[in-house]
Amino acid sequence: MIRITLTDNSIKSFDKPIAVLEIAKDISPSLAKATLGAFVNGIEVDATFIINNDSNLKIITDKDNEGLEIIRHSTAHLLAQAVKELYPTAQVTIGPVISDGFYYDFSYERPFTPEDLILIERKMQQLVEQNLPIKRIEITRNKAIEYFASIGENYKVQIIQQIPEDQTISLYSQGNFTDLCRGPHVPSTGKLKAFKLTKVAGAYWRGDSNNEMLQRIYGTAWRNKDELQNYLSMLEEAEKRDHRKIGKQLSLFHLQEEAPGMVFWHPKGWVMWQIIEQYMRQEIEKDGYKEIRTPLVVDRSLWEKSGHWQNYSELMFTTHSEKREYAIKPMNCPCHILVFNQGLKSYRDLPLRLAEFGSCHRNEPSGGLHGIMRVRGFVQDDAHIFCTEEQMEEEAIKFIDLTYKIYKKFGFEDVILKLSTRPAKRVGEDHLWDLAEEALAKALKNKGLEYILQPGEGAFYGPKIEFTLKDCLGREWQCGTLQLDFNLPERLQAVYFDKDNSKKTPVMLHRAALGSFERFIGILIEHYEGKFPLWLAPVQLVILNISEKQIDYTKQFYENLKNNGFRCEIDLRNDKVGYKIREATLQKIPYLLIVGDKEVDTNTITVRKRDGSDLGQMSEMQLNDLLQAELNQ
RNA sequence: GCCGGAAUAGCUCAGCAGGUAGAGCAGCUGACUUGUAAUCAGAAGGUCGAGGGUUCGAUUCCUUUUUCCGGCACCA
Repeated sequence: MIRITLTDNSIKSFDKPIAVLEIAKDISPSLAKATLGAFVNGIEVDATFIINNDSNLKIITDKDNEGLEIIRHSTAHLLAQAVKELYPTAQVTIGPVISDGFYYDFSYERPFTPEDLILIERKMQQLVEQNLPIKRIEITRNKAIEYFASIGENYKVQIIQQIPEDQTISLYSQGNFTDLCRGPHVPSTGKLKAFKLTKVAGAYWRGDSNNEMLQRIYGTAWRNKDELQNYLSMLEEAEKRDHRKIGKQLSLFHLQEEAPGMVFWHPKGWVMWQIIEQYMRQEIEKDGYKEIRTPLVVDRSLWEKSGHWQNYSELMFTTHSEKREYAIKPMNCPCHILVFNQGLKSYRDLPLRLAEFGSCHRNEPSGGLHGIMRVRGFVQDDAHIFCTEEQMEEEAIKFIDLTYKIYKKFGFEDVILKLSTRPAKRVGEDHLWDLAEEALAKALKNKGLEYILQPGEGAFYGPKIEFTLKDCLGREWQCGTLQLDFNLPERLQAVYFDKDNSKKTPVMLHRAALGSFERFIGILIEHYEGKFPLWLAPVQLVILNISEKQIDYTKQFYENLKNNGFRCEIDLRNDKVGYKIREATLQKIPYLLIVGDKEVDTNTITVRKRDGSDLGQMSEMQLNDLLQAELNQ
């Protein structure tokens, strides 16, 4: 007798070993139909898995996240099967689930084209219609290697050779196609109803750029057609928020061939920049930072001392003059240490927080550039905190607080935190690493923040916390950073005198909240879809006359608003008001002020918001109050 | 940097089989004096990213190159 305990704690008994799917049938035919897999005693298995002993059972359907993952993983296999049928000489490699879908990497004699994608997708549909059963087989390593070697799947052979000896090797077969896989998978191809291949791209085998480049096909898969459609519509919507597109539409900035990866800021974009910079300046001053300014072009000897010349040279722009070689600074830290080193420093001077809106240039690989998010010339809201080992944690907490406050002001509540710890290649004593990693972890825990631990991902000179925001397409961009540095202060001989008059090397914290102005503004554009809050909007108000008769009144009103400190534009063009409203709305200006005879007679203006809502007529005073209230929120 | 794709008027885009280019919007000129997301008319605007080649002839085909786009790698 086998007793199966279900999730509601009810127990079903069977007199012989039984498959999950049979149990589901026993519960209800509709459940059986929806069954994609199961957890048996907490272990994820196929629907065809046969239970031999008393067990706990949780059936996975497409309602569960695991169910969706199974669908996506099985769709990746379906893709591989279709590719093998259409292009038998292609070799399969790996095909994992990713957010919203899956990909599969193939080795093939030529890249796949968008036309191939159409054919492959059609073939996938056919295989779905055939509703092929998907079967699991467990075999020995040697047999598996023998099998894949015999059909020329060399990558699979490599993969199996790296699976630990004690792990069972499982294969999944559907039709003529057999793939190495841990599973689980849907019981048959007919369960895959809503998928679409999205793009082809090159990708390195095992993610190493020294290896062969494979052909990667990306796809998305969902529970049903509606979900798929929603996802595709969401992508379309997201595209409209693209900062490159909006930046052009609102004339905030442009990029051009003559200066790849460097931004030409237009008047409106630069207004935003200045607003942000001034806000940041005000915030860091409150937090005890001292703002400084250091040179952009610095002699090679400094970069040799700092180690950048040896380790970072590919990324540095260099120049020379009168037999001397210079580098355009890729970062501000060495210069900040030079400022620290001026005059003697006492422990009483610490923590010393030196801040700079520092213009940096890095010769990033051409393929990595992306709009204003990843550029070669950028300005960091940079600062370096020189402190003692004991002060690290408190400074970390202070910075986390500051960063969250700033993000909140800009409307970001959703921040991904990552803590990266010591890599294999590193400098600094282990006890210092212990101390530093603990300081950062404690700071995060102290604030009650969730974070992703990235072991071994720290810089060679110290651990770090990264603050990551997402763009409209779900791509993650690191903005803020907090890095401890045990290396540079020592290399550049930064010292302070401690209580006992001994010379000590300070710990240095690199930190930036926005990261770079360029990236942060890019994210702001996408976050707000160009509809910036009043305090950030480059143009806050536009005042429109209806006909020539109101020109004088309109001009006067405009002057008054400007004198009151509002960023206001005036549109006196001889066009219909509907036309002017359309244009101002497309420019996403928060408030449109309309002046006709009615307003002139009553000494008012009519206020319309960019969302189309009509706030009616109001006096200049009323408008002022309304705007001030919004700015003070 | 690697794989693939793209580059045509200020902007968004046509131009699918080689015969030196089209539209809409914007801009300009004129008319209209307008009440909440596009008034009408007219003229004008491009060595089709750059270099080289094939051809009687290249925006179109080939090649080199630059930049951009999608991934990958990178992001001490």
